[in-house]
Amino acid sequence: MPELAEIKIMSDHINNKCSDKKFNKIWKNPVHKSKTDLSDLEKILSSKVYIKSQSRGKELKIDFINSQNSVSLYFMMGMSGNFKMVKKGLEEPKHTHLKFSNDDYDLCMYDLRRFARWRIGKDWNEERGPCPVSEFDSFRKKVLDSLDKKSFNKPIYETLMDQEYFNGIGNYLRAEILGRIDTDPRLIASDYIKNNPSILDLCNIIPREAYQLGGGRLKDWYNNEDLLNSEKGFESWMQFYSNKERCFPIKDKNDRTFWIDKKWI
DNA sequence: CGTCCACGTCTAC
DNA sequence: TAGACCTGGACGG
Repeated sequence: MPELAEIKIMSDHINNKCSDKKFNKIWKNPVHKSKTDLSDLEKILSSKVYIKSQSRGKELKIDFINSQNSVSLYFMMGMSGNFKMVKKGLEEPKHTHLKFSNDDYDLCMYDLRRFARWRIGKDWNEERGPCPVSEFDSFRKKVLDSLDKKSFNKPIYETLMDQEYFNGIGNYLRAEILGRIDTDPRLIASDYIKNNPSILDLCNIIPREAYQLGGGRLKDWYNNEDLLNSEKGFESWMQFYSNKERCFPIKDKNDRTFWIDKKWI
């Protein structure tokens, strides 16, 4: 999916486009099988509401706020989910599944593969750990306090995908983080982290770099903020993921491809 | 045509 | 720990 950097860019996009607008309508595409009850949202949208967004790892939140109260929607964006603000009359994205609207604009949530999910709630998903970018200190503490847990008794390239500890790290970020450390990523995670404590800093630095470059432009996702020169920047920045010259594709326990540096094979 | 692959979770044997 | 959930692009015969 969009990983930490891309989720943060989506959240920026929502804030940048919506800060001066109010919304009063929601539409859900009936082709989507989501069972989420949106009646609380429909209720607050009977008045005009402000929209504010925030991200935490791979979770994205939108607050709908009027003078009395607020309702929060929490999203997981799946493999291909994204947001785009569209002026009425212009073409909306293909595979739009949710729209928040007023007379002039539609904020569209579109998602080719329909893996994105949403829920109404009061807080971030407690199964997911602190954000390595926006909550670095508590992210770091939680990992260091958990090195004797089961998840850290397997190869680090597996552990890095565990969202209870590495919220926001996904398949390209793990390759870019581990590729930049000169240790075999098949080493058991607790040992790996003890030998290479800088990996925790890289869990902050690497997503931030990706964010500053405008995020990954792999298959199904691209940023809607039209960031300058971002395409070339990201492509030369990404050195390991999907790089057949330098890396060899192996499958992890979840059958996802991990791109391991050939020097370890 | 067919098979494989994709930035991710979920849930059911 | 396999599938399930989805669409569509790449590539092979």
